[in-house]
Amino acid sequence: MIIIDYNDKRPIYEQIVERFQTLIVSGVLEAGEKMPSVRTLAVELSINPNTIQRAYTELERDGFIYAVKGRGNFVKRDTELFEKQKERLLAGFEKQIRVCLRQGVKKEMLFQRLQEVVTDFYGEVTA
Amino acid sequence: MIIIDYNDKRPIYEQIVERFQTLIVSGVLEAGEKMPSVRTLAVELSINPNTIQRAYTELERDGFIYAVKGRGNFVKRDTELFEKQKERLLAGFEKQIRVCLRQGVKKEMLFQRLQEVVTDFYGEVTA
Amino acid sequence: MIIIDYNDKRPIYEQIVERFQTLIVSGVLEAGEKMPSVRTLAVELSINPNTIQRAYTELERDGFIYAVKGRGNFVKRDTELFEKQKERLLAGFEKQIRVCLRQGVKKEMLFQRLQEVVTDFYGEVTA
Amino acid sequence: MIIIDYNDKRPIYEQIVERFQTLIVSGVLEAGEKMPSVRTLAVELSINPNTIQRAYTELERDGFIYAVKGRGNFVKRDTELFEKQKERLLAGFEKQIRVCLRQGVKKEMLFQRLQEVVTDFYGEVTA
DNA sequence: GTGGTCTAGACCACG
DNA sequence: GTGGTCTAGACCACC
Repeated sequence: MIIIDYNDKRPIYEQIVERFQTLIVSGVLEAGEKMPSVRTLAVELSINPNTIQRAYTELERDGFIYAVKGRGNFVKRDTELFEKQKERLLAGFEKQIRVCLRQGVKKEMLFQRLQEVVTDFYGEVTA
Repeated sequence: MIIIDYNDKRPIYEQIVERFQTLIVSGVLEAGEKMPSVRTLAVELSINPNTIQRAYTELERDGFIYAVKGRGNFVKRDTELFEKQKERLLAGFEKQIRVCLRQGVKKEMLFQRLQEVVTDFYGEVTA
Repeated sequence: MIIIDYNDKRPIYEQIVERFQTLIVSGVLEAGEKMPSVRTLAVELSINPNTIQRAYTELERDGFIYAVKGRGNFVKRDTELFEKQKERLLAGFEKQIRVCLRQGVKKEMLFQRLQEVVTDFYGEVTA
Repeated sequence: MIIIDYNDKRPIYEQIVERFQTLIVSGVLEAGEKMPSVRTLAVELSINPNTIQRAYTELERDGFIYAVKGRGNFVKRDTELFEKQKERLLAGFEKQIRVCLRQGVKKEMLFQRLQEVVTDFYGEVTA
């Protein structure tokens, strides 16, 4: 369910956070569902429990999960939060657009690529 | 000409690299033009000369400038290179799109935001 | 009668202890009255009997209830104890005030908020 | 400048966070001022650098400081943030009031204690 | 020298 | 068994 890319420059815990966000927001993990335990997941991914712990702490701080001592971590489903999350992603998207424009990428090119990725994505999903 | 944002998470040398790339690709810095000397710029920005050096090394590695021993660094203008650079940026753009889509952002939203940023950008520039 | 808030950071047994203290001090549970049995309550709240046991042990230690072997736990009504309990709460109250003041909260603000909460509380109760 | 209370039930990193918040909000640490380095402070308090690191990470996340790689952590001064912080503290204050009221503490008592603590506090400060 | 990440291993509180 | 905290020691990127 979780894949770590060691070529990715980003820290491991951040990759885990993003992956779980995707799983939760997309509904693969449902509200109230139990997250894999810190230790279990650590063994499964063969990384240190502390790293998982850190990822979970971050997810909890951002309101995606909640922890119950002695029982585990559980998925929270907060649609309002999901909107905030999307807004955050769109901010990153807009930033990226500006970088492209500043460096002389034509706007037609941006629209074309966006169209391509979108159709490709829905192709994948529908398939 | 160069502004450093200390609140920006990215390393300083990277900010400098990106800024010069923009200046060169957009034509503000013309082919053959002399870059500010490492020391001068270091003093001007009151940062460590090593940091400037690193930025210049990176710019040279990527083909944006070339160094002449004892004389300084000069702007190269290599249109083929610029295309590669744009392709790199577009790859980042596409990646960002996919992240948004995976986390449930609607495609209409992406098109709308792109349109907004583009018009805003050309508004700024024309002004 | 007892509600557990899994979003609350505090341990479950502590929530139970506090809830029973409120019920006893406020007189909802009267002196001599039998407490729900450990097992019954555990089933009712669908939590581990150990957790209830721990709460009861704590309540007994603090003098709110007493256990009779083979018969169950019973409410004690010890007005002197209640005063001690209130003093404990007031200590927490004062500590919180000091934290606010240290971080620059104006004293007028504290009085205002206290007034608001008090009126709100009696409003609720009277209703 | 920082004191750790090992009798305090709260984790060390949290104590450090709160202490620095006080120092920053109260203006003892001024905007732009450099925070003690992670390692230095760790040695000074004879605790593990990781613990300091965690405290600093939290302070940065909450907007009280910002980190510049290779240079250190610096105080940010964001008055808007300070208001949020005060609001957080007042929420804790109100919660405490409700707990007291629920357990039968008289409202007059609360007003009296608040008055006492306030005068005591300003006495300390003015002295 | 600075901060940031990660591992390894330990201890505690909770259920 | 669960999460939460802490220590010790290491490595990396940055300045």
